[in-house]
This record gives sequence, structure tokens and C-alpha cells, in this order.
Amino acid sequence: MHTLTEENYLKTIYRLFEATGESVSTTAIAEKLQINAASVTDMFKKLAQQKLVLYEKSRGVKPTDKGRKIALHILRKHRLWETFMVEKLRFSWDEVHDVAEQLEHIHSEILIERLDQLLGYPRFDPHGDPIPDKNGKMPIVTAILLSEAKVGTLYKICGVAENSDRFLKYLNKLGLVQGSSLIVRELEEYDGSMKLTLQDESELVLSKEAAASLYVS
Amino acid sequence: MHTLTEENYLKTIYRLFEATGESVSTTAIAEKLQINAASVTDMFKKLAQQKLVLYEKSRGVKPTDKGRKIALHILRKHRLWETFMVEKLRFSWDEVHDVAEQLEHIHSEILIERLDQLLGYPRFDPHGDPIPDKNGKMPIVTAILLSEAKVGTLYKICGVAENSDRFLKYLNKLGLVQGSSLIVRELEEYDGSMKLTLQDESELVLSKEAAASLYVS
DNA sequence: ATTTATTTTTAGGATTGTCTAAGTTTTATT
DNA sequence: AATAAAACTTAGACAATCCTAAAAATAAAT
Repeated sequence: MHTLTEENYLKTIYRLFEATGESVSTTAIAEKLQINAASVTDMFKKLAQQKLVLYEKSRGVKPTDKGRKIALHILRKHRLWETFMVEKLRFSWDEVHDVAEQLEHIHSEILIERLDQLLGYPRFDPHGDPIPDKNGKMPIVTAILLSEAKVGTLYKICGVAENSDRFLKYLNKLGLVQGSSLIVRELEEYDGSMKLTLQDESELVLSKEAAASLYVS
Repeated sequence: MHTLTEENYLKTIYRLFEATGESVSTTAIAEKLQINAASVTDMFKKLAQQKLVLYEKSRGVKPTDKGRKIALHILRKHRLWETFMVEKLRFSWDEVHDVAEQLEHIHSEILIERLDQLLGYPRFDPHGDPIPDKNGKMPIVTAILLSEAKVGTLYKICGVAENSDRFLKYLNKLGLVQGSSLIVRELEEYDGSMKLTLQDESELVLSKEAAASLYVS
């Protein structure tokens, strides 16, 4: 069993590695976890000793198979708990992250299996992120960014590319949630902003930045 | 916000104090938490500094109002999570304790409120222990120990006085669970053992020790 | 009331995970 | 290729929580 701190490092390393495909640097982790770079070096050594990451001095770390497996398990727990809170406890998707950060460190295989069952084995969490199965397999995603969508076509929101509180609250305000249907009306050449029509016929304009942070299918 | 360790001390102090009505000694806590007495002394000082307990050197601690409130809140969380696991995740009542020991340290008021709501504001947990409400009020219990029950009367099991794994597993094996009805048939003068009839007409004999660990009403 | 036994505290260390400050190494710029 | 900038590591410290061993305080037994 690993400490809460180790689990958090591992999860963060895994995510950065998946995002970039390259070794994860000391500063990148220091940034994400809001701690000093020197502390990160210490932990890199500790994780390397346990064969959870591959560490090359001054060159960052890559998760090993063992490390990736653990990270995926934490991610699975995180996303199942988020789903639970939204589906069963009527949280909105911008409220669940911080609590899930705590719940993901609860150690109990059977608890997670039963939770998964209670939720009906969901494949995506409320943010549209895929939930690894108990073997660490991710469901395949076919989503595209809204910013790459075609004019005149109907889409469904299936996830976000950015998880910041600010962005999620903004979406909430606009009434855009997981599963919302929308039609792309116009793509403004000048700044890449988009005019959309929603289910209820209301119209709204999204900036290029916002559209590039939304997944649709 | 208090550390996980402080919370565990506080909870243990509260329970021992409630059970005995007297100052809680260093060794009692050391015993319960399986740590060294010297470490307990350190923590007694730390908790006293925060006014969570009243500490008299070489004479043990008593919880203050502030400390009791926190302990009750942890107990509330523990018992709600246990109820959740039994009611919603089909755990049996002997499987839930260890996981609840972890879950009780999750910090989120709203999570617990919503959980309480999901469960229909239960007043007793699967072991029959009372669940404090959000203000720390305990429901009143009218249960008696089975060992003090009258011959010929019908009772319902509503809780246990002993929480050990061994005991709960034993009850499970006998088919005795929360809510089981039983009639006391005979009280053996010699050793205080009892002959009981269950719903399904089956008979069984319980030792005095076992009967003194079961609450009925 | 002494002596003995038990309980509690103190003193001094270990470990984990953090920090700052000062060096190294690597990368980027000229 | 030399220098400047950025990133990384080392060294030394500190807080929290635990430990062991020894001293002090309290309780029990003669």
C-alpha cells in the first residue's frame, strides 16, 4: 500500500505523461502539486526505488507498468466517486472534484467494485472522462473538440478538455452540461468564436478558447 | 481542520469517556490505538493546547465541549458510511467497520448531508448504534441487553454492545442480524446461558457472554 | 509507612514529507 | 564556443508522529 502523497505524485506523473508522451519534469510536478522542486526530486528517487517510475537524473520520470497500473486505479476511483456524487447525491459536475480528490485514496477493492455496480458500470464520468475498468482498460473515446466541429451539424457535449473550476462554473451558468445537444450555427473567421443553438432554441456565442475546451460527439 | 491522527485520538478518547464516565488514561488510549504510551502523552498535550481535551498531568484527559463536538461529528460520519455500505452496497454488518474507519475522515459537510438524505436520515446504523444528527444530538435508545431479557417474551435485535470482528462473524453464522425477532425460551441458572427461538422456529443456545453483548427491544 | 508494582512523563531519536539556500547540470542565446 | 538562463540536485533544517529507555509520580501491597 502506498502513502497518500505517493499516490498523488503517481497520479500527477501519469496524467502529465499521457498528455505529453514525454518524460515528466521536476518543475512540471512542482507546479501541479504546488510544492518545491527540491521536494519533487526527493520523491522521484523514492518512487524510482519502488520501481513505480523510471528516473533519469536531471531528465525527469516516466511511469513504469507498475506505476501506471496504480495511477489508473486511482483515476478509476476518482471518476467513480465523481459519478456517484453527481448521479446519487445530486451534486453538479463543478462541485465534485475536491471531494473526489479525498475519496480516491480510500483503500478497499470491494468498496469500489460495489460502487461500480451500484452505478451500473459507467464508462464515462460526469466530465465525460473515461473510467478505467478494474483491469485498467480505458473505454475508447471518439469525441472531437467543439472548436473542430462543422457548421450546421448537431453534436452532444460529452466532456471537457479543461477541468478548472472557473471553466466548469462558466459552463454551468450557460446551461451547458454533459449530454446537452447543440447545433453549430456560425464560425466567425475573425476570432474563431462560434454561434450555437441549444435544445431550447436559445442562441449563444462561445469564444474559440471555450470551444477548444469542450468535447462533443 | 484537524489531522487524521488527531481525529482518531479524539474519537477514541470520547468513546472511552462515554463508556466509563471517568478521565481517560494514557495506557487506555495506547492500548486501543496500539501505540506507545509516551506517544499518547505527546498527543494529550497537543490536544490540550487546542482545548479539545482537559488534561491533568498523570491523571488523564476528558473531552471538552469542543472536543466532544468533533468526536460526535466523526462518529456521525462513521455510522452514516456504514449504513450506506450495508443499505446501498449490500455489505454485511461485519464487513463495514474497517472501510468506515477510512471514510470517516473525509472532509465535506455537504457530502455527509447528502449521504444522510440519500439514506433517509437513519437514526441507527447497521450495528444498532445511534447516529448523531448534524448538531451532534443522539437519538434516545430504549434497548436492553439480551442477558437482562425476560423469559417468554418476544424481542427484536437492535444492536450490539461489542463490535469485534469475531463476534459479528459469529452472529452472522447463527443468522442473527439487525431486526431479527426472537423469543427467550429458557434461562439456564447454572451458567446464565439462554435458549432462544427464532422467526423460522429454529432453536439455539447463546452463552451469557454473547447475550450480554446483544441489545434487544 | 515502607516497599513494590504500575502508570506516566521526559529525554533523545527515527521517519516522512516538506522547506530554503547553495551548488550542478542542461538548455538557450549570442 | 562562451555565456547567460533555466532546471535540477544536494545539503541542512523543521514539523508531525512515532519509538525506546530511563526517570518520576501514583497506586497497591505488605
